[in-house]
Amino acid sequence: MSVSTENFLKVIYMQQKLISANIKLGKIAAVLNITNAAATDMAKKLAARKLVNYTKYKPLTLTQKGNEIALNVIRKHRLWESFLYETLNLSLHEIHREAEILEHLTSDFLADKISKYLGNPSTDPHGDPIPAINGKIIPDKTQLLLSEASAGHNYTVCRLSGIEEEFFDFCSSNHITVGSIIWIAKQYSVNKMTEIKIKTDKILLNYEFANLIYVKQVQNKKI
Amino acid sequence: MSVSTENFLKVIYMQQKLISANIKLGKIAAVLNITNAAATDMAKKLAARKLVNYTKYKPLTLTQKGNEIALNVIRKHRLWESFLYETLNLSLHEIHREAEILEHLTSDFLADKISKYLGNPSTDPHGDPIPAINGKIIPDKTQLLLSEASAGHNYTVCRLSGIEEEFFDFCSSNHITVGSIIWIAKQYSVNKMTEIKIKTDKILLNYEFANLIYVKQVQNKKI
DNA sequence: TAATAAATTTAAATATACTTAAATAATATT
DNA sequence: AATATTATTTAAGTATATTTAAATTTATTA
Repeated sequence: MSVSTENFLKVIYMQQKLISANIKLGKIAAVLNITNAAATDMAKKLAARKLVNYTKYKPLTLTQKGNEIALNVIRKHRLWESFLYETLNLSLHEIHREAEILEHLTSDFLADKISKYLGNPSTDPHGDPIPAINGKIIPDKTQLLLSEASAGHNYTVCRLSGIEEEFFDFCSSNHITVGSIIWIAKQYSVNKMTEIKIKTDKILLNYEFANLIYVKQVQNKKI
Repeated sequence: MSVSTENFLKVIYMQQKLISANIKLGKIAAVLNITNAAATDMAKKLAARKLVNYTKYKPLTLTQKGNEIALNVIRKHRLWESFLYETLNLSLHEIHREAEILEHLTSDFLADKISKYLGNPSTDPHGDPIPAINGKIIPDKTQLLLSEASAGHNYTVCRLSGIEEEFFDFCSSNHITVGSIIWIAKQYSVNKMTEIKIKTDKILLNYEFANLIYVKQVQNKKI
């Protein structure tokens, strides 16, 4: 399985989870920074290998096999992130950058060793779930998107699912980290913004950012 | 720098060190498991990039730049080996297999982090020296090849420089490990064999094997 | 040294992963 | 609905890293 193939499948998987909608070739091409023509080419080849379902001009979906490969790569990515963070003390955006490369050249054998070394963690340092060897992801049903949280309550941040440095910079400079507690001041229904209070700061988040942050309600505890 | 390029340069470097003689394309092709035609092709391309010195039908040598790249890859290889051995407890031949892949996809940044984490080690678990960031290898002048050791003396094994699993299997099943002490019984000048005694075992090593094992004389100590 | 064997190089082809430019289809706008 | 815009696909071409088969050079040996 080449690096290009793995990345192609991974993008489809991630976009599917993120926007849970039709994945068009243009989007994939944009994320991978290749031309639409190259993406079309790849889609055809992967369809021939039964890794994606593809019909001309229609959105792409992963086959069972394609899904498994994507999850296997994501597992390795998140295990590396955990390892680099825990053991080598790299920062949150450094681990992403390095894992993005290492994920493709890691044997299942080594991934297992890393997993065992870390005590088979279920989430990585961003709070993203780590798929098991069999590809299973155990979803935490109690988590919800910040954009869907109710105003007037306290929540714990449990997942920062962005990948861009800009996102992590924003989060860390505003004390939004996995584990920090935030108060939802208001949900603006028209422009879809979320106003939160963290420590003494009032922050207004746009819909895109609020959709990258997962939270969990704090049970009636004063902070 | 592609994986193919890095491996090509690495083979030249390693063979040069190993047999300190003319490196012919056929040898490189055999080690890399590619055809002679592919090796010729690569030699031309790398010569154009000033990484190797190449004249038709003549042996290959590395340029200064080619040497640097080879040493950088070898540094990453040996740092990974050390890390995987120390931290994840992989075996001596497992670390080689995994490092062989990881070496090509490791940023200088990550290599440095690994080096610092390990306390900037000067040798890997096989006893092979780890080049510094600037490419410098500090040679241990007191080490010599087992094939050059003098009969009637005790030596400490300080380096097992083979790469094949068979070699490591042979060593470990005969208690030849880095740090173990051996007695040189006899050097056979005609067939170039070395007879050693380790613990209670007498072992006759052929020239090839004895040339992969580095030792250091033990100062007048009874064992 | 001439013949033979072995190694190396060249030439022609292939697969992968792209690119640019043009054609075509789908979507949005007036 | 016709037109304009946008997205997608096709076609042709490129770079890298290979292959096989044939040609050539170098090395060996009788």
